[in-house]
Amino acid sequence: MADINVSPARGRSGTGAPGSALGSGQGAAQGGAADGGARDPAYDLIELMFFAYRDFVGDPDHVLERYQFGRAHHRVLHFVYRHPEIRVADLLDILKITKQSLARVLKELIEQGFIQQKEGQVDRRQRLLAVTEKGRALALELARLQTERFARAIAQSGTTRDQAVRFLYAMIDPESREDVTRMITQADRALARTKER
Amino acid sequence: MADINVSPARGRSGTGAPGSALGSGQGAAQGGAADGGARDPAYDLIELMFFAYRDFVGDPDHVLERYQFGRAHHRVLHFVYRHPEIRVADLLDILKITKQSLARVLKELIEQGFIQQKEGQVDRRQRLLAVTEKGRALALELARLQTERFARAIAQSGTTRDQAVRFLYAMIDPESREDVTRMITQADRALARTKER
DNA sequence: CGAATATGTCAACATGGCTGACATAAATGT
DNA sequence: ACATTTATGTCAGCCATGTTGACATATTCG
Repeated sequence: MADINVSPARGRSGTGAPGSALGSGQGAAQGGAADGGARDPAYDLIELMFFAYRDFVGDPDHVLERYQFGRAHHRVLHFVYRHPEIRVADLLDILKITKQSLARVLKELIEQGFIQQKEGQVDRRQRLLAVTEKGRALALELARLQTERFARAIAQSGTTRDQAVRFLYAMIDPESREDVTRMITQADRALARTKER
Repeated sequence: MADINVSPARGRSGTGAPGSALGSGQGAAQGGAADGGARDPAYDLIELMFFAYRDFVGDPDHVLERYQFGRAHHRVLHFVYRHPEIRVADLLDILKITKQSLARVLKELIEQGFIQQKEGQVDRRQRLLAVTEKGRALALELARLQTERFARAIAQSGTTRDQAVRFLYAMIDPESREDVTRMITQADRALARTKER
């Protein structure tokens, strides 16, 4: 990022004391909830979120380059891994994209042997999606990278895992929270079932 | 998102007790740092981050539609607002995009009167960028939306603002942290200077 | 004065969204 | 049994936003 400053007064501070220069306030009216809804913009949080997310998806991005895959492929692979035998319609519902968009990346993931399709047993119109062993390996590799990042962040920031979960959960639109929770716990169960076989 | 389940056993739980069903573990080896680097993937955190960010940028997205602007415009507007009189080269450095990409959105922001350019005083090759009053208003509106989300999330999750800052900070690549910190504090100062005039 | 720098611009291309239209097979309802 | 609905796929084209490469202009600097 170099330095945005025009002036030469660039001070190398410490090598990264966690949260070092980011003190908890850029002025006055902040913590109190008694202001009339006109609180100061939280630029630090906004920008930290921006950069945190950039790096969070950056790890996988680098790995995916090896296969000429992009983020779209990552999302598909991830959710198919998490929901073995998922129907196309349900995957679309999670990703909130059109089937035409999905088709493009899905095609490549299937051609390169990361995902496979099988006909539904009960409803033969359905094409149930699941990862192959190769797909599982890649999905796991990517998840591990992101997990490591979370582990480091939690340890270094002195928060608990639980707090991180609750904070991120509370960042989600209230209307979606239930759906997200249900989706996560359900996937956990489905995945556990897959393992124990 | 409807429901991914094929089976009909969909249980409406509570209306959203914060973190309700998201207990702190999907099995065994988790909290301890004593495992050999092969900890279980933190799918809950990964997916929560995904949805949290989606909604975090969703708020601005909706507002920006009014002007036929996208996220690219938002980023440019935001960072120009935060760094009055920024040079084009420095803006490119923050955004990490090419000047051709920047040119497109910048052109529209200037045409519609959200950003203005002026020739550098010391170096007349430079075109210093700054928001207009109209641009300031929009940037503030968007920042407020995101600030509200953070405020709610912090309050509802029972974390402190400081913990949120430290957590997000620790999610950033160590090599970038210093740069980000410097950028944020510097922008805070520059913005404060603008105000006090 | 010549080289380096700051910026802009033209052209072409990639990725990953989108809409609309239409095809096919299987399930479902009357 | 047949008509309708559902699940999925596919063709064609558009849009937003990123990329590379090449080149033009003005200004500063050694």
